[in-house]
Amino acid sequence: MFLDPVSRFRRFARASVSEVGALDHSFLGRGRPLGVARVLNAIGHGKGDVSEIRAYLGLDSGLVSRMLRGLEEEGLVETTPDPADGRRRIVTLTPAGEAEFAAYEALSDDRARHALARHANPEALLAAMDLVASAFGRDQIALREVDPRSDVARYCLGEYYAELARRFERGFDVALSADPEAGSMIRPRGAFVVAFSDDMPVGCVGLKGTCADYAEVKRLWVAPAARGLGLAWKIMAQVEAIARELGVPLLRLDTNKALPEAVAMYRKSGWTEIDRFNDDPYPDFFFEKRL
Amino acid sequence: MFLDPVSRFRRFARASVSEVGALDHSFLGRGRPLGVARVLNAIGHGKGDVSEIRAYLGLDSGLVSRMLRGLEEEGLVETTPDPADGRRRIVTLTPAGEAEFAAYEALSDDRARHALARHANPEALLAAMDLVASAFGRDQIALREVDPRSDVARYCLGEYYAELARRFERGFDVALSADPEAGSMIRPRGAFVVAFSDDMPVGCVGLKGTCADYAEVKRLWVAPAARGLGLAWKIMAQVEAIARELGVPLLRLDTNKALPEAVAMYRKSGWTEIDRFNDDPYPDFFFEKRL
DNA sequence: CATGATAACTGACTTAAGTCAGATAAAAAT
DNA sequence: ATTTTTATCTGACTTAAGTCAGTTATCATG
Repeated sequence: MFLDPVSRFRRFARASVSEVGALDHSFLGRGRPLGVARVLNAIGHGKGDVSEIRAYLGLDSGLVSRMLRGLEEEGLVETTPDPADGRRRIVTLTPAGEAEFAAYEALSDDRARHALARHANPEALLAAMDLVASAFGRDQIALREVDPRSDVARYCLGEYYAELARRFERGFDVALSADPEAGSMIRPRGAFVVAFSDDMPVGCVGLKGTCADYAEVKRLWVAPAARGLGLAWKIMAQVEAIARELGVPLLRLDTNKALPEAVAMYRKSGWTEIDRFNDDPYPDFFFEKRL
Repeated sequence: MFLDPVSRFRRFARASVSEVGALDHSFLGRGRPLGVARVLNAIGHGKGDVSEIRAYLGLDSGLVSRMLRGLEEEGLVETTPDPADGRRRIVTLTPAGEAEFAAYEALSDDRARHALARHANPEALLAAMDLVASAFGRDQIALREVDPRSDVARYCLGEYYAELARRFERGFDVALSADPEAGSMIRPRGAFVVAFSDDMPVGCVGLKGTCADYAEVKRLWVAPAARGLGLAWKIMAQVEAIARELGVPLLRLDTNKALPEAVAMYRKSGWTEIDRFNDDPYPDFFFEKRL
């Protein structure tokens, strides 16, 4: 039938192949084989030495070597031995190489802009693309600790608050809630973890240490694009590991009945429901977990 | 920034490239170069003669010829002259070729099933994929007249009714509405048009001819995945063209205030609002357009 | 029926991409 | 201090993919 899941998936694959193939083809317009263009782009995107390029593009060592010699002859890249390890070679773009890389970037950017401009609702298209990209890249999602006052952290918290405002019956106002002061979410008292999928933040959680008895898990958020991938479990496992590392004996958290997925997950992952332990106006449920 | 539209688009492109590349790679497992495998697949998907294959895959005539000779030697395909045009050659799969094609299909299907099975909400992932695929394939959307009693037509109408039920304040019950009898949406009295994107139905409209004075436009629907592509305009232009062809002097339609995009589109495309011309309980607005 | 156009084919070629077996030099392990 | 491992490079090769000029048979058209 025209609607079974496999057909729909494969329709998507076909459409993407031709779109992606068209991008490759546009790269050929700069008179350089695709393989060489890809190496140049890898360097431009910060792949700093030969083995990194090789790993990133999955190419044979000899092949990369030869392509680098070619780019050197064109005057686009320079290689110098790594001072820390004389076997390795560090590859950098010359000014001419930067210009060439910028030209390739411009091609990709134009293509993206053009495709988006044709759609009457680009935000809907981008949301769909985010979802697909997150699903494809699910195994590459990386958790990193960041400063809770950094731009990424503030972005995640903003999205989290906006989601609460949408889902809580009477909305959500950060000022009324116990806003974790940033200092309590920085080591050694606590931590703030952000999940990145290919540099895009797709989730976060805060570990707030305020007293010796316990620490609190706050601001668990998963971007709509990354839901269904088990990311919340992964983030929670990480925050528990950090808490153990910091010597926290007990974790507590509160949550709201408007977030049933979260409540269900806590119940299923070893948290036990307890009595109210704060006077925050929003939460309906309170949990703790001994480490 | 990590969130500007171009970065998001390109993140999607990167993720799709590796996913699509992995599919190509899995094809290599059957000991045949990718180009040859693609030719075999083209034949399996109904590309019946050499020029069709060539056009579909965008390949050189000599190259396709050679690959076909190879497949013939393997005993996977047979070519016979086209009885209607002796220059053309018709290519068919032998039983062994069918088996080989099925094996490739199974690889793609497995891959799709596997990717979908990993997601906790496959329907959300598929909806996103449908949206992206429709946007990429927007220029290939084809309008075809079908029998309003056919499976595709019934599918479209079902989706249309479900959408009305969601959007109308008091729901929607087909039985209460003037359900166009199929006969009035078949030539010469009327027509039923379905929009296909790569074999998936993404929109429809009915032209219902019941009297000599005018015909009615009914059941205009665009799938959520295909919204933002200007498809409604295209469908309406087509239905008007068909009406002219049938010698209809005047078109009428009714619509509901819960569908403001539709109302806005009618106003912007030459329709004039008129008084109620039927006693259907649902519509709030009535339009006509002289041809 | 002569002429030109078209579809498929063949042979001779080029380029891109990848593989593989050493060579070399530096680092790490014993 | 010697051996082993690792990172990169070179040269010699293979395969895949594509290009192009020219051939043959058939079709379409005046």
